[in-house]
Amino acid sequence: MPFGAEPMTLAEKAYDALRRDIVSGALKPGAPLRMAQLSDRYGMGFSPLREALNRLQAERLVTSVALKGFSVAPLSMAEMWDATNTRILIESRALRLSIEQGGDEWEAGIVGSLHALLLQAARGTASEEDARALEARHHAFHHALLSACGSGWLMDFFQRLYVESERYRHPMLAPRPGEPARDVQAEHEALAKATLARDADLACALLADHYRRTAQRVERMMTRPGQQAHPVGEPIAGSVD
Amino acid sequence: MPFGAEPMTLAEKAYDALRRDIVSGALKPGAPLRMAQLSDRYGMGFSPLREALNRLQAERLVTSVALKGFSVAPLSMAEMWDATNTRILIESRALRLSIEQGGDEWEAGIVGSLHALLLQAARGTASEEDARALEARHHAFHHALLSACGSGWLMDFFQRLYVESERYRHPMLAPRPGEPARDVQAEHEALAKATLARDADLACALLADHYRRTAQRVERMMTRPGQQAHPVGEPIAGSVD
DNA sequence: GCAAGCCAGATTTTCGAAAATCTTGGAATT
DNA sequence: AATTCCAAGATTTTCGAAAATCTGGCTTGC
Repeated sequence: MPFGAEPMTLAEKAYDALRRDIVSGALKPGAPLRMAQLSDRYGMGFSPLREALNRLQAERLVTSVALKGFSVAPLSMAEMWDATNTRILIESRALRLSIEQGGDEWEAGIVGSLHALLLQAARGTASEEDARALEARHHAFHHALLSACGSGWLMDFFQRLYVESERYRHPMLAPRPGEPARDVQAEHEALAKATLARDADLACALLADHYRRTAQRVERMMTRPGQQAHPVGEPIAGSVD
Repeated sequence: MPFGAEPMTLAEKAYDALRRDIVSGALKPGAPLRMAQLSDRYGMGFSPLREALNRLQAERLVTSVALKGFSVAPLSMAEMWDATNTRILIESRALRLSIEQGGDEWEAGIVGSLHALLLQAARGTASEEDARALEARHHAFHHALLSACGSGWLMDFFQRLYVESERYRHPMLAPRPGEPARDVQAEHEALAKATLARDADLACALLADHYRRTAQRVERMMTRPGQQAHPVGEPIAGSVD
């Protein structure tokens, strides 16, 4: 058996697939999730699907009403700002703790994941697979920043809010003509630099700005109708976050 | 049909029952949860049980390994301090927001739930039912304090951490001879007073102390062996939190 | 005309058994 | 003596159908 090839139950596959489809918007916010339809789409019976849906419900990605079934959790601007502010609270604390406690391994993780992120951003996101890779590396970078905080709860909340923010970011991957260009990767570099310099105040300020800016951009995009549902074509290079 | 009598699926009943038994310690930390055994204990088939377990896994009350089943999540001192510190972070923010934004209804909720809590505490917890009532009112009071924060995410995290803290508090309900007496309800009164006076700094300081003191007490109890698993008899009045 | 009751079809929820996988203990091999 | 292999039993996981409940539209009675 190849090295890290743990077995994967159908319920886990269902969880991953549903999560991906909800976050990516393939399953639209508010849409009802009918068992027959899901069973069809993912090629499995009800049991693993229901297990996955229950997990996702606990993570607030789906809602459910007894005997009426599940739906994709809706999105709203109020919810987005709530998630953004809570995220800043959680991650600022985690970042400070990491800066206090992080060692060589932590620093190496930041440098390495930033490098990988920049490489993928420069490569562009012509294919769907590239876009997924960019998203994965973006997540890995932000995770690396906080990874030395030593708190399982903070990391858990970080993960939860990161996924939530992905739901709002995704429809924004399409570029907007009127928008001022934004060099997101420069923000990542500045954030990494301040963090490695152990300047907690600056790093937290940059982090908060980073997220607020994204939120503002999402808000502008959502309130002006006509473009929020991006065409499923070629997203544009480096526009994640 | 009586007013608020929504239907309740077996899966929801399973969730409630499992959660109660895990939090109360009836199912011991680390214990494996075998399907046959659970099916027996709660009188239902596998499907609703597995749904409940998946939900609880997302809430970190149970752990699972693919094809090896579920277990009750273990407890540890490190985890308890992590939960305590994270709780202070979350609830301080929520309390500040509530103090900023709360209106008459919020204040009334605090006064009312505090009154109910004090009544039950004075009544004592001779029966199991009284103990449950005290716990419920204690939760209601802390919930009321934060309820005007306007953030679903903060409230969600509050709930999650509250449940976690219950797991540590429960074995502590038995009184200890050597421990200095602690008037918990006085702390609740002081906290309510500072909050209603809109003194955010004082309220947050009292809140943090309240939790740290509980954590220290738990730690003393756990590290000295021989008394941590309380006999399932008569817990003593007013010792919650 | 209109509300209440009710049937048929759709949908969720639950069960019981089958399929897949793990675990244990002993036998065979080095 | 230690290791590997295998089979039997235990356990988890999944399926397919049955049971329970919801929904929408139609009839009935006032």
